[in-house]
Amino acid sequence: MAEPENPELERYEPHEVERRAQAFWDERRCFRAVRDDAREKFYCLSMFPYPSGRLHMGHVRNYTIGDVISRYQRMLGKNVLQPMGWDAFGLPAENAARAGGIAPQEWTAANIAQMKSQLRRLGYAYDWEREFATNEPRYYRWEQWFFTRLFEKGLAYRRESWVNWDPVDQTVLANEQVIDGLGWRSGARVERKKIPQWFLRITDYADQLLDDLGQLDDWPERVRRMQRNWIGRSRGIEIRFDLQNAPGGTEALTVFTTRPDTLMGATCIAVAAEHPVLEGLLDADPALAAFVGECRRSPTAEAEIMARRKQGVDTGLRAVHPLSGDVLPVWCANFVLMEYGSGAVMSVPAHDQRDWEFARAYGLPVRRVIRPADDAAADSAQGAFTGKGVLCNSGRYDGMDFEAAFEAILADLKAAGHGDERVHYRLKDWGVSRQRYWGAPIPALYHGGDCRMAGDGELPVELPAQSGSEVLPLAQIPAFRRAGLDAEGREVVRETDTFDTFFESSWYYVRFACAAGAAVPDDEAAYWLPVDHYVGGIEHAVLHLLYARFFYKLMRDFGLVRGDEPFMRLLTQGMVLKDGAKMSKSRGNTVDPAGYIERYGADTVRLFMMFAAPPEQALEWSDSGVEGGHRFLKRFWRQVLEHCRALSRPPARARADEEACREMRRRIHSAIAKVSDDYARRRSFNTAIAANMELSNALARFAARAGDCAEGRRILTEGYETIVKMMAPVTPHLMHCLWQRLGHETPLVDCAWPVADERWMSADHCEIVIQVNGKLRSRLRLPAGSGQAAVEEHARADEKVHRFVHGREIVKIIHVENKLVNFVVR
RNA sequence: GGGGACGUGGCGGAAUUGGCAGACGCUUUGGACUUAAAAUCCAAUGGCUUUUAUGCCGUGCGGGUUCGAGUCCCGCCGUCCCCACCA
Repeated sequence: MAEPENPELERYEPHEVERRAQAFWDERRCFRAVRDDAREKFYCLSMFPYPSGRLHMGHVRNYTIGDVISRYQRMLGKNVLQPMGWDAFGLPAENAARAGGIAPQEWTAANIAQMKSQLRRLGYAYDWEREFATNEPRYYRWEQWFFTRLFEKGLAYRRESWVNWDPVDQTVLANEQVIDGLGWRSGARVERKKIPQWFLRITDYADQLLDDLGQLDDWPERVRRMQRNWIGRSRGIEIRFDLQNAPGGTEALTVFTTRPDTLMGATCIAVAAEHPVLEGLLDADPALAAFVGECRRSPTAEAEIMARRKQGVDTGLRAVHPLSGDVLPVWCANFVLMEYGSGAVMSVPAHDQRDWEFARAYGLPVRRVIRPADDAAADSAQGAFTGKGVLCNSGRYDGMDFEAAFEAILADLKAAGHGDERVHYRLKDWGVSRQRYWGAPIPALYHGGDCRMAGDGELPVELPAQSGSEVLPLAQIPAFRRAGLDAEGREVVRETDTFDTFFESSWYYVRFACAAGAAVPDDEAAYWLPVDHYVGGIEHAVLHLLYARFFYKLMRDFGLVRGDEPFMRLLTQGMVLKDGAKMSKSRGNTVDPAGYIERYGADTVRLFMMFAAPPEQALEWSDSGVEGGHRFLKRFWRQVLEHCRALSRPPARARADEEACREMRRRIHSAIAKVSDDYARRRSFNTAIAANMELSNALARFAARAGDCAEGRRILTEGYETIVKMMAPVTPHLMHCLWQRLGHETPLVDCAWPVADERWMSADHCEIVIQVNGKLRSRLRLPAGSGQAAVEEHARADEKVHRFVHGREIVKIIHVENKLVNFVVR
């Protein structure tokens, strides 16, 4: 075909480019991960989404970061696994069902289809053959099986527990779902209720979860600290106070304290409203009963609690101080938590601010037993002195510091049989029961009063289908609940609670790593695990990441996986903001990715996401920033195509500008070194992209000035190919296409990452900064490696330097090779 | 109340081990091309100053260490995040 007379360069059409690249990858199943023991593996995982309906910008950012890392690691020659699936159980499906008359199954399936097509449009290098949704019985079957094994070992158990109960919705509410004492959906007054619930014994693993944080060097310090605080390990003493006038069988109250040094200042014992010692007293004491009732109605763990006044009622009980023999009153107080320690505390008003406020409100005595070590005045009338100091008014313990008093009092309590050392955790056992339909059924059955786990042959216990807006909890579906009669003629009923959805997300990364159809974690999982790089939101810093670590240790102890930790490296990406605030429906400041993908293509959206901010920082959405990214891609497309076309003409110059060529080569190889470091070590994708932009600008200038000779063209080809490879993880479609235009048969995804050649990186001349008293006065261009003497000589000869140095005494000269020289003058 | 992070032009951000502050991009202004516009390309873009200069000032504020500080130390101010009656 004849060349057009005035051949216009082909335009950059992102949709066409992206369609072709994706078809190419799909046809060759490029991203299917196949176990290969001969190759180093790399398992890169992004937190799988809840299928809410549409992809939002937070997803796009999360998954682009994961994809960039995956594609980069693949170019390093690793065998990469990057899977994707759906965290499909959860409340929104039930809400949507009630509101829209569509069954949770159908709603979820439709959302998955929609979001999957959006993910595919973005060109992520996922192994879709490993996809699953957690609501599929083939998925939750294994977690039900594992739960039965945990039960056998006593790691899963059932007990009565206090919950926030919504009497209208007939369900348990999480603390966050209680707003001003009312249910977030029903608006009904929330009650404290004690009901049987299933728990996992995560507290057995508290020490390991804490200690193994030390293995996680590649986790953000912030996340490790949050987990440490959440586990909240504290060492103290459990002290037994005998009761003088004990009702029923209760003879003593146990309190936990981390400050036994203040024991001689205890003037009262305070117990929580839920404390069992009160049970025998309520009938006879209407005032106490009323107070306890009031406390139980007001839910805990709201910020308002702090502002609440310290209140209490004297129970009439009297306790004996184990060391002094003093008789102390026992009060029921609204600030004592049943969930922590033993639900009872010793009250030391002089040295605990809460106790101080409480004592002040009720005129209880304040007894000072600690004075500040530096003898600063501490006024008990103004507030408690809560620091550590020296004991006083404490008999034989007077003069001791915290450490000495701790040990002495511990020894005395032990000798008297009234106390022992004890470690307490803020972390509580994980309650996994939810009175919800849309979750994985807990595989327990009850024969009369006896509980047993479903046998392996009875698994999975499948969630029964429900149609339309009729979404009942399992307890209200007799066909599910009633499981017939057993051999002894007892009625068998199923457990009707479902698992907390954190249960599914605690092990999904193991399922992704298993061979298709594997019953339990297998050899293939052993090959891929642990996850090498995990990417997700900071909002999961505690719960999900703690539960997943716990689950992995459980699986390890059952011989199902190897190693202590599931995620070797963690990256927590920042939020996507619009107008300085987090994008949210309620604020009405959301930006739908679909429109931008439609307008500019997936590569532009990916590029902007990675360029606008470092991955861990918040990212401010900016339409003109997106435009800027798109401009760069258009310019680069044209640059490469123009270069390709130029190659078909004879070079305009016969001789190369050697210095310009050498400098261009140096820039190319320095850029390779920088970008490689940015991807691998620093995870600083924004600066990696900036370096590529800089290089492309330099290549454009070089092409115009010195590039049109044989050597220059070789350098330009090398430069463009380098950028194509280094930008491939970020904008894979465009780079795939340009790589073909540059005449390559091997697809770009199978290319090796470029390697910086040291020989080209060293410049033969350096610009040396000349300072006088630390101020920049001049610059000199000198051969690299010039010694101090030579640099000094040239610097002194410099007219501007001379002006500032002349007539002054040079006290000192600082020389940093190839960088600067500083004359210190007086 | 406790713990943590951050604070750099008009904006997003860069400066990696204490060594040229403001890379890269956006914005804005001027110019080229065009009948015109868009697109594209070129140039300028921290502040001050009738010394327009490789001049002075400048990384939230005040001190300090150093030949040299955005970077390290001390004390404030501000913003954001996490936990929150945890005994």
